[in-house]
Order: sequence, then structure tokens, then C-alpha cells
Amino acid sequence: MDLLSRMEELILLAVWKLQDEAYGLEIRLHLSEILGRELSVGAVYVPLKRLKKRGYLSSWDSEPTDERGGRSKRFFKLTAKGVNALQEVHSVQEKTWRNLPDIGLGWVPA
Amino acid sequence: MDLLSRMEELILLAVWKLQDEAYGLEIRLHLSEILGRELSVGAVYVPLKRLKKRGYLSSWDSEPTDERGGRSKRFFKLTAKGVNALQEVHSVQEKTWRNLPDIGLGWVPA
DNA sequence: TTATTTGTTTTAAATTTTAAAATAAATGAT
DNA sequence: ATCATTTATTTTAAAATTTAAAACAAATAA
Repeated sequence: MDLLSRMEELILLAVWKLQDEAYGLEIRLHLSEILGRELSVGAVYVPLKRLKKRGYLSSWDSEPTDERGGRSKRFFKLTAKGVNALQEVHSVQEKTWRNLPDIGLGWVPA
Repeated sequence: MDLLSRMEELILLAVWKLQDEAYGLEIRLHLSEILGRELSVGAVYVPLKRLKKRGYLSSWDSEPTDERGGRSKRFFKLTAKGVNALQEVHSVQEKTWRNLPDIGLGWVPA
């Protein structure tokens, strides 16, 4: 089983966090804020499609809304497999970030 | 400023952890244990070289040892820039993994 | 009907990852 | 001495991922 890539992790976590508002442009906005830089549209939509194809996400298309430009949105939701994959990276992160020795370079993680 | 990729993060953390034993094959062994699967040699050496070129790592070549096959090793050490980059991904991980709502899929990170 | 807004898709280049083969330099065995 | 084995790094090419930009689609506003 392969670990999620960085972007895949960020996108799955964004879907988790955004709950009922997890669709492409909103995910992009959310992650842009967290990263402190503008993500391109493709940087989100391309991996979203891949994650769905691999069964980490499910999706459904909404009805259009009556706002200006309010097209149908494709909403995403984590699958059990998606949660599992997140659990795996989390476990690796736990292992790698724990018990780092002091090497006198000014910072040790909390 | 771009985030470290997953593999870059893992390698920098391995160098940190291994301290005086941070060279290619040892890093590979260490990460293979953590990931629970065999990493190819290139999977470690290729990013190591890139991380050095970008200034996240410094290196020095040891003298050969008197063990069977004990060639000179290239040891790596984190630079201040490397620690900084780790600090950045750590900060993003903090933000993304904190306050995830319960979505009833059987697991919420500690 | 034309412009603007919100949203998704496509595409192609750049970058990263991976596996495999090649190379290098050491000791052990015959 | 020569050959085999071991430890170690380099190179290479294919596959996969990331990214930016352009294209496309469908809605409301003017």
C-alpha cells in the first residue's frame, strides 16, 4: 500500500474539514489559505479526480443555485478507504516526528 | 515557498533522527522499516541529491572502514534551511489535522 | 443578447518517484 | 594474485504527480 502524496493528503483533509461544502473551488480556497499562496485550479481538480477514481472519495452533483453564476457543484465525501489512507499517513507522521534528538539547530517540534 | 514533498520530508526527518549515521543505505533501511516496505535505492539517493543541491542538507564523505565492503560513506546533516522547511510542513500538518469534525466514519485523530 | 460570475475539464510541460542496471571500492577466499 | 562477495553511490529511463494556463459550460445581471 502506497502512502498518499502530500497534495492527496491535503485534499482529503480539506474534504473532511469542509463537510457539506467540499467542492472544487471551495477546497482550493481553503487550501490556499492554509498554504498562504494561490493554488491553481488544476492543482485541485486533477488530484480530486484521481482520488475519486481510486475510491478515496465519493461524489455527487448538486442542483444549480440561484446565485450569480451558481452552477451545479460536484461535492465530495471521504470513503472508508479514504479515512484509512489518512490514518496510514498519520501513523507514519507520528513515527517520524516523535523522539527527534536535539541537534542544536534552534527548533524541536512540540 | 513550496512545501516539501512527502519523500523529501521523510528523508530530512530520517537524517535528523539518524544523526551520525545518516547516509544513503542507512536512511533507506530506516525508512523501509517505518513504511513497512522495501524502498528502492534510487527512491532515497535521487531525492537526497536534490535536497543537498537545494541547500536543505550538507554532506561530507567519510574514510573507508575496515569492514567487508566498507566503502566511504556520504553522510548528511540538516542545514538551518532544512530545519526551516520541516518547520513549515509541520505547521501545515498542525493546521490541517486539528479540529476535524466527527463525520461518523469510525476514526478521529487523537 | 452580451457581459460577468461560478464552476469543471483538458492539456502540456515540469517535477518527482520508482525500479533496475551500472559503477565503484572495499575485504574474504582460493 | 585473482575472483567472489559485500557495501555503497550513480545513472537512467519510465511512470506518476504537480502545476499553470486555456478551454469549456452554465448560471444570472445588465
